[in-house]
Amino acid sequence: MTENTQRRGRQLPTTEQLRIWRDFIETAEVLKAEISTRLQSETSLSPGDYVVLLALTEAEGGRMRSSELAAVIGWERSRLSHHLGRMERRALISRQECVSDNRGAEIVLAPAGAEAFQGATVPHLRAIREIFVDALTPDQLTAAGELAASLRAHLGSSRPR
Amino acid sequence: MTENTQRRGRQLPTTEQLRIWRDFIETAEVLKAEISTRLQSETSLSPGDYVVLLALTEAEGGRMRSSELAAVIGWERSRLSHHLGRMERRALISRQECVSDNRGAEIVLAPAGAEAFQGATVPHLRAIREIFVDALTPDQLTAAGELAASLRAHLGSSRPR
DNA sequence: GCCGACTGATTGACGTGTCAATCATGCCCA
DNA sequence: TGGGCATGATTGACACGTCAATCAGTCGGC
Repeated sequence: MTENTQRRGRQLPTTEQLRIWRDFIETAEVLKAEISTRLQSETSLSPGDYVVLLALTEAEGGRMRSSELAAVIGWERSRLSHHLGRMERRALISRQECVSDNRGAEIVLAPAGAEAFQGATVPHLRAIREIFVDALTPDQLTAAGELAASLRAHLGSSRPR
Repeated sequence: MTENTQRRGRQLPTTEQLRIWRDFIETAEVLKAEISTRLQSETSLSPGDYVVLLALTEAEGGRMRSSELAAVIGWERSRLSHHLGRMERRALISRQECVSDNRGAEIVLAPAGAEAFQGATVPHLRAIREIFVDALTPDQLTAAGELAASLRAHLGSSRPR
């Protein structure tokens, strides 16, 4: 265990590194769950709903092609399709046929969706501040951003998409 | 909660803080998904399976009361129950009635489960090193641990369990 | 014009997670 | 001692995610 030098294929994580990994990933999960619970109870929107509604709100005319929406928010198309199905049932959005391409669907922000989004944005931002921003010093916040960037960069380089 | 906190509490996060939050939480999700995919493809175990099998492996006699198992790994009981149902179908574990308390169930590590766990531990650790430890400098790794601790502490104080 | 490949989007099957309800057993005490 | 509450565990309903299959419409080349 003390032979910490790099040998051929390199070594497995130490106990301490493993502990940090677990703390890190579990904390992120807890945060996500907490945001999700708060959002849900205060506004009846899930984080997924929020992301979709945000993109639609910022889109020209409150409407967007399904595949474009998927690209903007970085979701797989089938995931989006399932989610839109659930949102459509709740009348948050509606689907319309696309004139320029009969295969395509246009996703339209519905009145109920616009209203729910309006009501959700302040609670959402407040929750982020309370459970994330307020918990960290400015230095830690910066470090968090750099951490995320490093992890993404490394992931991208080792597993090219 | 001090009065100072309460006053500052009226402010919403800045754009930059929001960006960091999103980067942070999305990166954690991507990492989790990546670990999950690798583990699944190399060993046919999910992270959840791994956690359960780890706890059972370390338990006296490879068996544990269901509620104790839930406490050890920090899961809700219903979540565990659902998961054990799926694992039992795959013969990774089995359930036995508990002699000392007829309400209780004892979860027993099955041979297939022990074997799968053995085969999974090195790939699992390697994946953690590759996508997490190797991506960060020693300082960043330390910072990650402190970040997680701060976030947990803050969450615990504002939302006491 | 027509076939075959490509593309946009949906679907079904299934694993995973939460919440609330249920069920049986254990335990306390009036 | 028996009624009632606490406890251990499971279940059902539903939201969310991934993967593979499907389906319909577009487009290029012959």
